[in-house]
Amino acid sequence: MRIYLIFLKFESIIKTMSNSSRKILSEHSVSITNPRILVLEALLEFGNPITIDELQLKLKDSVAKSTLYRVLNDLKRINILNEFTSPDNSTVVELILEDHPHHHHLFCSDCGEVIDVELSDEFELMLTKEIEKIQKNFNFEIKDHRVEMIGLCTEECANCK
Amino acid sequence: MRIYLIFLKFESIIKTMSNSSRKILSEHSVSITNPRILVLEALLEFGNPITIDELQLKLKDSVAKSTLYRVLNDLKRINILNEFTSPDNSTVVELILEDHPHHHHLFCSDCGEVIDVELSDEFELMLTKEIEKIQKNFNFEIKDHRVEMIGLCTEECANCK
DNA sequence: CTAATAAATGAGACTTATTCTCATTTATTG
DNA sequence: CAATAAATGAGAATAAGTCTCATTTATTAG
Repeated sequence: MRIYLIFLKFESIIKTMSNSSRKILSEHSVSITNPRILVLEALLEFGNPITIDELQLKLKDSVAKSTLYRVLNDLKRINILNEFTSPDNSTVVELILEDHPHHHHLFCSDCGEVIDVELSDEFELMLTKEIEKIQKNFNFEIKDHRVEMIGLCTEECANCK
Repeated sequence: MRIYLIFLKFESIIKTMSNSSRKILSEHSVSITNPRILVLEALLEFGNPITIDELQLKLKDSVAKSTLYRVLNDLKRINILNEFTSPDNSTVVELILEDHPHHHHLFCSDCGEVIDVELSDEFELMLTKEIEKIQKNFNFEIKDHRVEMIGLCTEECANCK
């Protein structure tokens, strides 16, 4: 009985993710197809930024490699996917959801994990001021910034030796 | 006469770069070879961070592709070369010279130029404090950080359309 | 200064991530 | 439900970076 309830809960999470995937696609007037739903579901389920390698593993049996890349490009085009390169040179993607505030990234150079971190408002304010100075000094128009922190996720990580 | 003097000056700059290249190599007990000198000279001459593509162009007729990559790996190994990925996904390298202080990068998303920028001491201090907080919250040991600024080098750039 | 040896190089084959092609399948719309 | 445009899968093509191996170069002992 308990197991069954857990299963129901699990099923409903899956259904919810499938629904949000469909919603995301239709909101951006992108046609709703199976590979797109599967990719979005995988990204929603994982929650954190994920390397394309890992994503490919998760979807190996359901989405062709070429389609995966195409879908990722579709999501970038409609501005709901952020792509960047980790310090160990793997390509990492993450969904940009409406409720996802401005944030930065923390990389474990051992296991490759990528974690979203928000920095304090005071810090962001100060960075904005620095950026204004730089803009003037270098005659540059700065549109975006990133703070990357690289280190080791010291404790009890199953993937770090 | 004037031209000749200019030539002499130019020649002496080249000689200086060759000398510093040799010095750099011997200081790190790396054997002094022609490709290594040529790569170091190119990096010293360019001065700014440079994409591997551009570097390859500059050295096309003097250093084999495989050797270029090998030399870059050698320089990374002795910790005098910093490698990172620009927002448009090209690999960028830059020499880390002794007199080169801690700095960050400004990227032009139009022409691809990469510029070194130093941020204020107050800013770096505040970032250090933020990082301490993050370390505690996430049980992470942060070893390094990067601030990347992305924008457009608005004025009179020959390479931007 | 030279010979012996270890290390580095060049050329091109190989690998891997990403994009492209094209025949087939699927979604959308009327 | 049929027509049409768009998306997909499979695998070929491309490009960045690494590897192999025969040849060349740097280093060092004598």
